[in-house]
Amino acid sequence: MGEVDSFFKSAFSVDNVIFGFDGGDLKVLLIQRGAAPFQGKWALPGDLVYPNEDLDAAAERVLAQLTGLRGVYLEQVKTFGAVNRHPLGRVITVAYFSLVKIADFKVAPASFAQTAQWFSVEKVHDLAFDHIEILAACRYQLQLKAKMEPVGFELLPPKFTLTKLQNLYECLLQTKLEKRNFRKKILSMDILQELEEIQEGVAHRPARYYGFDRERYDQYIAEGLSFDIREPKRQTA
Amino acid sequence: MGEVDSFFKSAFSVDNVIFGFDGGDLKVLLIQRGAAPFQGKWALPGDLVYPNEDLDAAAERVLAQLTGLRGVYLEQVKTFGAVNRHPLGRVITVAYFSLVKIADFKVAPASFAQTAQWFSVEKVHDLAFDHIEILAACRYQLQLKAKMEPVGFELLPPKFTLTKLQNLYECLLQTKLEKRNFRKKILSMDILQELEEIQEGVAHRPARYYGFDRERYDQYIAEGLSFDIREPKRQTA
DNA sequence: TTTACTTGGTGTTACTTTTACCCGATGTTT
DNA sequence: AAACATCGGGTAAAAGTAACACCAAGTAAA
Repeated sequence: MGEVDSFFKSAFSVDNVIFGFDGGDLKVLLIQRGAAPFQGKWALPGDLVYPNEDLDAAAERVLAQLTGLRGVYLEQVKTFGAVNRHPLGRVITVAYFSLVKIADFKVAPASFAQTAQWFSVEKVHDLAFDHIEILAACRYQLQLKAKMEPVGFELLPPKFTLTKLQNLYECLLQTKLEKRNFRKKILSMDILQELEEIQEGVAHRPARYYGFDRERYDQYIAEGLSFDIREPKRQTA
Repeated sequence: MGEVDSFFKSAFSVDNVIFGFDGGDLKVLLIQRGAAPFQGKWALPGDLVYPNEDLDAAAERVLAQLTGLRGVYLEQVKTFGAVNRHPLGRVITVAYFSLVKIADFKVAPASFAQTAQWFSVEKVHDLAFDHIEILAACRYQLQLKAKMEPVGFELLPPKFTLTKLQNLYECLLQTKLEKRNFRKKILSMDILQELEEIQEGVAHRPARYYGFDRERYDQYIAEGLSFDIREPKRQTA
């Protein structure tokens, strides 16, 4: 057995990059580590995978423990397995990202994380372990995905204005988009539902609210068309 | 220790989907298992990751053991970790795919695999473990990647005709492409080198050979342009 | 040597999509 | 009522994509 045993002296974990959008910036939810190693440092929420737990289930559990949310968008991204990435032993970690609506929950004050807090993704530069690398991979994957599938709506409240939607995509794609062209494109897909409600209490002409209509989207796809928002080839100078 | 120990009763492996192209079909290199479980069944080449071995290194090792090749295109795709995916214990596996030129090697006759053989990807329906699922994920990822980056050339010999290149992309994208438009598009990128050599011994007008020119490609990218071969929206009826 | 056969290789046109661009409308605040 | 701020829409020019047909160059067979 001895030989084989050494293969079983390793553990795996999941780390979950939880993205949110506050209307201006793309945010990521980080926790402050309460124990060694990297005590006091900010890190991605994550945990070891239980022996009888599927990977996806572990990622969902981490998310639920921190936010109380279930059934939100979750996607596996990449596995990080450098020999020395964890100081205490061989731990490979499977990175996931999830997309949540920031308003849907308050960060659990008394969970396994002493402190949890939203950070603007661009302002995060230093994290425990190799988490900065994990964050970058998930950020990139999100960007890819956002161009091809309507995952953006997972980050928005059920009712949003077209300007907010555009702001979101500008964050996700890291580029400016031209207002009229963006509206034309998104409306031409006919996957949004125009709501009766309009903005209130703003010091200017109030905007109409829209909602994402999953049924219409499915129909759009069934017609062989595809969701496709991309950065313009030539930017406006 | 007992509690923590149970987290270390697991192992990880890599599985490598090795793709090749024979001019007509997209192929995958499979091995026939010599030991239980799934003895005699065809499977993806893979192995447990050594305790002090990085994940990528393990994938490279598996490839080298089977083919003798080093330094070929290799990409991590996804990790499979269902609790019962391996009958002998908890083993999660990290799936990779690699792209090789079939002519570059003979399948090693005396490696850890008793038998190894190329199969047309479409004809593979039944594999050991969850390998069919892994194959599908890698196939899909390859298709995605082939549209956005010039990975196709990894599957072709250094000299190829435009028709062969088109055949390859038709396989990868699983669609027919229009000859003149395909040539126009690929040539307009100016990333191919037109060689002096032309076909010999064919019973028709001989075609010119081309080679992929990495330098020109880098320059193309540096200009802010991007490789982009995609399936047409409306197929020719 | 002529003819048939097979694949190689190219240019133009119609159409669709994308880009770039501006101003009146509608509300609030002072 | 005037100033302000965002909403929301159409059009023209440019680029890109799709569709299409024929001659060229070689071999093989009659």
